[in-house]
Amino acid sequence: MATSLRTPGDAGPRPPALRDRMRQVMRAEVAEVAIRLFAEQGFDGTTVDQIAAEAGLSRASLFRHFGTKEDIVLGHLEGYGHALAEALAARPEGEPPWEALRRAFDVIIRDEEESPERTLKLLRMLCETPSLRARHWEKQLHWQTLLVPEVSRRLGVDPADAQDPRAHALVGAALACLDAAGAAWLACDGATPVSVLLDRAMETLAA
Amino acid sequence: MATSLRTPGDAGPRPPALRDRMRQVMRAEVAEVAIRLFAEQGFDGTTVDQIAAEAGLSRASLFRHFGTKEDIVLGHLEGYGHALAEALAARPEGEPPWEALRRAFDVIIRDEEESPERTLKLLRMLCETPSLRARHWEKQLHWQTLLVPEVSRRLGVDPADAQDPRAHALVGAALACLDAAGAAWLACDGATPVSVLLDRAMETLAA
DNA sequence: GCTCGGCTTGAGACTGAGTCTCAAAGTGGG
DNA sequence: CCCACTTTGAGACTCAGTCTCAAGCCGAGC
Repeated sequence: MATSLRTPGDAGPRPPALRDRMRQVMRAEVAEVAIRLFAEQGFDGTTVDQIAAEAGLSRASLFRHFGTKEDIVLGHLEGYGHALAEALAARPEGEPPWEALRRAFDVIIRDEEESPERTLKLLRMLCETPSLRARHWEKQLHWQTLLVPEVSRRLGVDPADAQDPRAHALVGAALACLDAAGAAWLACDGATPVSVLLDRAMETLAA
Repeated sequence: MATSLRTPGDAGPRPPALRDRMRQVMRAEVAEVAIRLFAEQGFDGTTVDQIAAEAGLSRASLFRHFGTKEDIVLGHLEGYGHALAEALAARPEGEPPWEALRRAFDVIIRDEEESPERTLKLLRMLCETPSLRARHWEKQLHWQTLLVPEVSRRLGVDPADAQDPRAHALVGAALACLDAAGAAWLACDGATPVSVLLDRAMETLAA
């Protein structure tokens, strides 16, 4: 048995992806229920218990899978952080950071444009619900921390020098442009592509 | 009596500034107590009841004066919105928006630098407390809505054209720079003046 | 000095989010 | 079939924030 021996805390290594797939499916299903309820009664007008009941799981389980009520809707944003960081790192070495950031954002834009209806609806809810806005911003702040190191590197800043505000400023400004583009996209009901609006926003700040 | 007659909802006109002054004083006093408790036990480790008890008022009254727990600490940021908008509007007509925004920020910097110790302590708490960060961001979003119209005007954008992302992008980016400068200022423990850090941050994005 | 009307306060009930504990399932491997 | 290990549901609990109501304060007019 020595070959299968493992430390006590070591979880079984073999429910590999199946569990995760299950998890993904159920998350998607719950999110769909929640979005429907939110659309019908508003975000604040819907209780977590209601979502749990409607989705057929217990309140406790719901909070186990989505840490907060907001994350039921915003959970899918979690992964964008690493996706962005990878996309940024993959840009050619000589490219100016601002341009590289613009191109990295294509990852998100492409993904969100796959179901514009859903994105538009979500964005609308986001605008009129303070707690959702706040949580959304929290996620973007996380993206920021993931993007800053690479931008620092490209700027030739000592990565340990937290006193240099430039990398933070660049990433924060770029994310502000992304938000502005999103707002404009919402304002025109998706008529103008986000990519165009984002170009327009980021050109205004061209370094 | 006709001369003193007024509509039913019209409050007596004559406790003019005294009430307000009282209010200001008590807000400051409560805030001081709260900040002390937060410093001792952390923001999340301190309950609103505790603050109320320590400050000598009821929980209900506390919520009457500060809408939320966060606002006990961040209440003073409320007024900056209008101050910023005024400062921006007062900048010379021909000045580029980015430069005008930079100069408008001097209002905040001057104000905050009057008690660097307090600001530094507050900023530190802000960094390590998600709910505070979120609320702070909410305030900045409000500033943004107050600044965008003037920037739109200076850009020659139709103010009703919500589809043009440029004004939003500029203001958002400027605020991002302000945040970056604040973070850097915190990182160097206030050694380098905020104004210098903000210059550095905003120059990086010079339009 | 008394009273009337409006405003502020405190007390306490109530809602809803989020955490924690515990016992009862389900599941996979030997 | 049994033995960990993990997931689940139930329910109690904390705390922020809202609401209601009764009591207190204060200035104005009599």
